[in-house]
Amino acid sequence: MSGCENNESGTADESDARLFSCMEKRRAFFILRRDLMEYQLLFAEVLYKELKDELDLEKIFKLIEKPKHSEMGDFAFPCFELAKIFRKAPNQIALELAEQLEMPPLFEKVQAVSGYVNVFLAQEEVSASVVADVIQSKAHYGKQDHGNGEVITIDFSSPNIAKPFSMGHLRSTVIGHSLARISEKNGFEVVRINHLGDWGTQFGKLIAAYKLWGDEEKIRENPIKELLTLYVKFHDEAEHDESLIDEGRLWFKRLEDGDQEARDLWEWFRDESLKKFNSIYELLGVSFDSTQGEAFYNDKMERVVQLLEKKQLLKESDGALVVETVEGMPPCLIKKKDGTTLYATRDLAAALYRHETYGSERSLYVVGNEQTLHFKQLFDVLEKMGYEWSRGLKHVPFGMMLKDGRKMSTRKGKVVLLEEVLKEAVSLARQNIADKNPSLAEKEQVAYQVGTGAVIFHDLKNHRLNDVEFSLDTMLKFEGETGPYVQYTHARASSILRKGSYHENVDQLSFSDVQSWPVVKSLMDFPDAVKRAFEGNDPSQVAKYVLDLAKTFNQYYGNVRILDAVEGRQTKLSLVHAVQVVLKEGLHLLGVEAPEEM
RNA sequence: GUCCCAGUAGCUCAGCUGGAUAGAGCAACGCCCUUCUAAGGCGUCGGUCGGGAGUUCGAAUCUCUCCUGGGACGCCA
Repeated sequence: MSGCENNESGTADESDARLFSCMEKRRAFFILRRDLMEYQLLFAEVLYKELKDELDLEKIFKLIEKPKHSEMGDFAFPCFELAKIFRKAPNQIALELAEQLEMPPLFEKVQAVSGYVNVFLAQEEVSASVVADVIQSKAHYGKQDHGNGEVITIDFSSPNIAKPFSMGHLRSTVIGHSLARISEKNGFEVVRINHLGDWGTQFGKLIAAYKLWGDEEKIRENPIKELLTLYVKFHDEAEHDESLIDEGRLWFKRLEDGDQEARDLWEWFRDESLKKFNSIYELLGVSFDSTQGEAFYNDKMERVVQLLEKKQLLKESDGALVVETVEGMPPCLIKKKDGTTLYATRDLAAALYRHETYGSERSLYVVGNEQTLHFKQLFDVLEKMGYEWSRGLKHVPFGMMLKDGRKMSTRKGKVVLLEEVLKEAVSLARQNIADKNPSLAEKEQVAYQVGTGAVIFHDLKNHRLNDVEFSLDTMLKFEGETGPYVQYTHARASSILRKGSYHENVDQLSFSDVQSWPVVKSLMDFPDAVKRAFEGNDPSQVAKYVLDLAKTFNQYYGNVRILDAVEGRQTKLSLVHAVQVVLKEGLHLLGVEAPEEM
């Protein structure tokens, strides 16, 4: 729309610069879409007129900040840096600037306060414009075009087959799913990849364990649970019988060589696991474009090994094949001494395959923090192989789910099952509905939406790198800064629109009340939250945003009788509608549903 | 031992590309449902921003150092 698309990838700084030049061009149209950044640019321009000898426009733009308190206005320009240049006191400079500035039409007040030039937007006009924009754009409000349709692959969830879907996997699943939606909102085309952990020595171990102690009947009845029992037993026994480990390696060797018995068992374990996983994905509303796991690359690894050889990167070390990485980092293991492959080998093959198949210049790997070294090595090897596109690969790490302050371990059987937690959450939501809204129509559906919403939101609201101590009580809180709180706010807004027999009409909006301004300001902030979330690969930006909007709206709701309004009822309902639209879209970006009643 | 991440209110966290009195939620206590869904709103209480030094007009934010917790460190993934 603005004719300033740009498909270069780059750092946040470059992207800031792009956004900036994009907005500069858009200025010619005056304002087509109104978000906070564009008003900030207008303010920067009038400052630039006065300061062009001292500072450039971009510098001014970056210096402008949001005042901490709303009484101080909508934007503030600090004059402390100018003090050196003008050799004057900051508040003197601020006073003079405030005097000289010629403010554009949508700004109505300038004030110099203790070294800052504070400006106030014309609330009535800006409010009408923003609300109209939201209502006309609907779910597209906040859409960014800087992705320009570029393909980005996102590797997430990636559970290990034959193991239960634990709370640990929830993190990757939920973060990845949200990042996928956020990326789309930023104009990218997303390929969602579930890189199943369906290959590796662990399956040799599992097959070995099955051959020793397995009971086919029992496994058919309760596959995942029985397989886990076998896996745990294997590790217990291996503590005092090291030959078991060799036995496991041997079975993996057979598996990788195509041994029929190993293959059949492996396939059986895999199928059973997938059935279970799919039911969980359905519950969470998560889907994938590809579920090709590690095994898929089994026949694509020899090529990688040959490429490495051709580029003379392979070295032998204690009988294994490795690639030396940058100094200070341990080498990357490509093949074990028994000739079988490793995690890194498969990831290399996968990276090549994805780039060739999807034409992606960017890829995200949503994988736990503890694998940081692995990804550093992986990316380094690809760079050494001479692939330019390796610069577009990015590990998106996240903190661990802890139990009693420690990492949960599958091997020791200390896991919390996601399924149990979701079941618990849904039943609590059901209970709440029975207590608070027994006449609700779609009770069961809403209980699912609220229960899963609570669990998902709880995971996303804090920065992904924080470790989270598992606590059912905290996760199932429905009050305060929670998913259900936001959903509740959305339901309230929806309810008002129903009762007020609202009809969409943005022609005659007239905002004369002071209470609506904070709500409008929050609405204007959404596009920037979308952008921040993408740049930092950080869904919590959206979660925090949505909480802020919900809170601001609830304050409005508490102070203003919307349905009783004699004057400006249509305007108030339009504001409610705009809030409803943005809350729903914000929740959508997090993978959380927004029921209209609850 | 080396490298990485973290340490902000009793608890969980925002704020971190330096800026105006450090903000929320939970917990505790007190108000507000004959009025649009009380899964809500309002108020009170609560902080040596891990310690120390440095850079700066200005530091929770940047640098150094120390302390504490966690993670990673070749044949697991």
